[in-house]
Amino acid sequence: MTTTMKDVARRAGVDVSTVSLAMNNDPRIRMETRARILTVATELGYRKNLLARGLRSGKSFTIGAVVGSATPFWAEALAGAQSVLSDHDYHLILDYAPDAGRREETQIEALTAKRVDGLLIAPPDSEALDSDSETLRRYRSLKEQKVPFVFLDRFIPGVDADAVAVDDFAAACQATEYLIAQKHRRIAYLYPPHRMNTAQRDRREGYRQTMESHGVEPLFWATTKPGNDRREEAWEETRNRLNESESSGVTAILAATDSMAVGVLRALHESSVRVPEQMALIGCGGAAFAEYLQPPLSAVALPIRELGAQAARLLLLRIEGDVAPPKRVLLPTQLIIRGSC
Amino acid sequence: MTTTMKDVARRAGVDVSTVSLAMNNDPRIRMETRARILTVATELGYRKNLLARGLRSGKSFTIGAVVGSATPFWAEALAGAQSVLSDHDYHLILDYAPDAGRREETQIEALTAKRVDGLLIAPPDSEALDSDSETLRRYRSLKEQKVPFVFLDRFIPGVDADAVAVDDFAAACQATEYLIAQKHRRIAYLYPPHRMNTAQRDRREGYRQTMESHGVEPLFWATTKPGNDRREEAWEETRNRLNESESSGVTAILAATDSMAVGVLRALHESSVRVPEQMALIGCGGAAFAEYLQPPLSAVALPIRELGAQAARLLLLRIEGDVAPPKRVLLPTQLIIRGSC
DNA sequence: TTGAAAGCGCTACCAT
DNA sequence: ATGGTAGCGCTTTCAA
Repeated sequence: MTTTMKDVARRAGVDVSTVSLAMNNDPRIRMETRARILTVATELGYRKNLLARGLRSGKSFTIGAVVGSATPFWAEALAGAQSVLSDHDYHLILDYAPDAGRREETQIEALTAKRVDGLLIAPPDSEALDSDSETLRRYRSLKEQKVPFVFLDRFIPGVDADAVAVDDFAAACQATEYLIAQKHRRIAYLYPPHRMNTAQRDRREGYRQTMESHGVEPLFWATTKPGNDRREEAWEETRNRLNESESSGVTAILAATDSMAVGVLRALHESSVRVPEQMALIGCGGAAFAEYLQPPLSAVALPIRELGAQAARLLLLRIEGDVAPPKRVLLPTQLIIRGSC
Repeated sequence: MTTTMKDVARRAGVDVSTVSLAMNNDPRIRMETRARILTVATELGYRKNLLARGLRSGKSFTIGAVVGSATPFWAEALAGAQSVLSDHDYHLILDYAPDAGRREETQIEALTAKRVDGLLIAPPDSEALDSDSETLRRYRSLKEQKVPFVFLDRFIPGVDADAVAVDDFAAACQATEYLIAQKHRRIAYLYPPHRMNTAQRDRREGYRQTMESHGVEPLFWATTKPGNDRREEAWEETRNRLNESESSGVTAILAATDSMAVGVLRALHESSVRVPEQMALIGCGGAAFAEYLQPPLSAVALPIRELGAQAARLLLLRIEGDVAPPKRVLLPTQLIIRGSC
């Protein structure tokens, strides 16, 4: 058996309620008494039971996080969230949600069963979230059950909830503006058309609007074949495009993600297209390795860590009872010019 | 108020104990009765309370994970663990443990207070873990409290516990053997000497022994200045080494990590040293982007996902009561030759 | 096959 | 300033 408050109480010659108060630093307990209780507790190796506390107080000090996969992106975002949460004595329960292999008792339900105090959710990438979809219904049900949650980096149009996202629209604008200012006209936008989320859509839209506002025609390079990863898709697509006559005259490529830019770089290198002389390139993301590519990759850096941190802060506010209407926070991005353009 | 078993019981005209049994698919309950209970439960929107169950049954179905930081490495390892755990209805509580900012009530203690059923632990990098260190004491205390735990990728020499690690020794051997077979003789090993863990030590040792067994003298390139990250350290160090007369004649570099290889590549490029013609290069890790570097980076691939998965399996066994003496599992690595050597 | 009752370890209310 | 006590929602004997 593990030691309980009862054991401590008996040994210290006080009541369990006194032990409880002492443990929580309640000012009503005399310093002297508390000291004695604390001593006894250490002697007995007492460890408080947060399950019991949670059951009794209706608060678990645990947050559930549901993200798609274990990418560096999410790792960093969750690290940002965790650093904020741990400052407030909350823990993070992780739940990767690969689209395939969905179980009967779904992940969110399992998390709420553990009585998490709130959820951080990155909705799955999907264009086809019809209004009666399973996913949608689940988010709505969360709202009804009054479980606080915040969308991470993307959101579901039909669900009115807090969301923290990188300003993807502005990110694409910044990059496009820069390329145009550099006198580029034929600027291609390389992106993955399948399973697009709001983030990807915003980027594409930022590119499109910026191009059009300058009277330049957008040039969309949507990847055609899904590959093993974004790098591979971008690599293949770029190779194909370089051989098309339609692509002649393209002097700059804006890639929807850092990973894609890496694939582009490889294709360009293999075709002996010099960067930046013959082709300028900008990525999106701000991955640390970008600086170390050949040439160093220019990119729009996204404040990923801050994304998680802000979402956590917003969630904590909700948990503390904030009832303001749902917020949608957009985090500013930063264009970092390196050797690739 | 949330709906409880009591509510369901009343509405279904049965006792709570019956509801409990029905919910857990106990064969003693008649199919018909269970069906009715389940219907009522859905009607009422009943959600089981895992805190209560945990308190009562002494099992939380939650595993704590303590790792150093949010690197892609750990993200992938934890994804591997999570996929195994979720198959067994366990959840993972995440806890990054940056060496700095250690709190009074330390992370492991907080996790055990939540009554996790076990722990996955990546001990901090440190050569100076004297036998009476705080960390060491904590692991010993875990053993005493009979909290099952498994070390991830590294371990503490003084603590006899389960550990799953990549075979770092063999990894370095493979790479070194290959370079020697390619007729390289002056092969430098670039590594970070500070805060070394068992993984890093094993790699260095694998390199050393392989070199010596072939009668070739090891050439250690320990980084001198700590930089912002491994890439930067490696970059700087390589630059300096290339200018030293002592380094003349070096024809191959084995980098302790993929990140370091990236830094090396940059330094070589800037010094116009051609890879692999003038300098061969191999990294350690198997990061996905390695293939996309210029030239594509040869590397020893480490089964990181499997690392997490195996650790999770081992931990589950312990939780189920396995009392065999502590195991130390080593996962095989694979040398992948690409353009850099 | 189902019901009754005890209790997991804690908090919070009401006494004293 | 401290003690007594009633649950939080569930599982788990033991009875019926």
